[in-house]
Amino acid sequence: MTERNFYEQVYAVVRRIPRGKVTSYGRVAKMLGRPNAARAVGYALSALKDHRDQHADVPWQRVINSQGRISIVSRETSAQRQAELLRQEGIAVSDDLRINLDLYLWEGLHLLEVDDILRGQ
DNA sequence: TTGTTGACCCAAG
DNA sequence: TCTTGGGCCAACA
Repeated sequence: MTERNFYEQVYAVVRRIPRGKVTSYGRVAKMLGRPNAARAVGYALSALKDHRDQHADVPWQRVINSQGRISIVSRETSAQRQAELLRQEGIAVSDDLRINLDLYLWEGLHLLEVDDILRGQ
């Protein structure tokens, strides 16, 4: 399952995050079988904003860091906008951009399920 | 091939 | 809770 572009693998997993839930970059990386590729996941999502037309269905806002915070730093995509999107889904985001992972964390998929998804697309 | 750059993670202090 | 330092990975020049 490493034949497909890394970007596409990331997007495929992120698309499976249910509404009202969040997960972390590191968790997405683990689902792809690359436990230490968290930075690469962030890189993939940052590239997303440049191709918003093709991947408008990817809920990038549901991916935050492992501390349950939005530490995004970008002129095109502000942390405040991400917080706003999450609140629209019913997720409580505090003023300092914190999210209670005990309530909203999406445990994610197992490796086999991810494999099925990637193969099926 | 090498070096740099991120929307990161984690352990220490 | 916050800051540092080391580690990892993929894209790009």
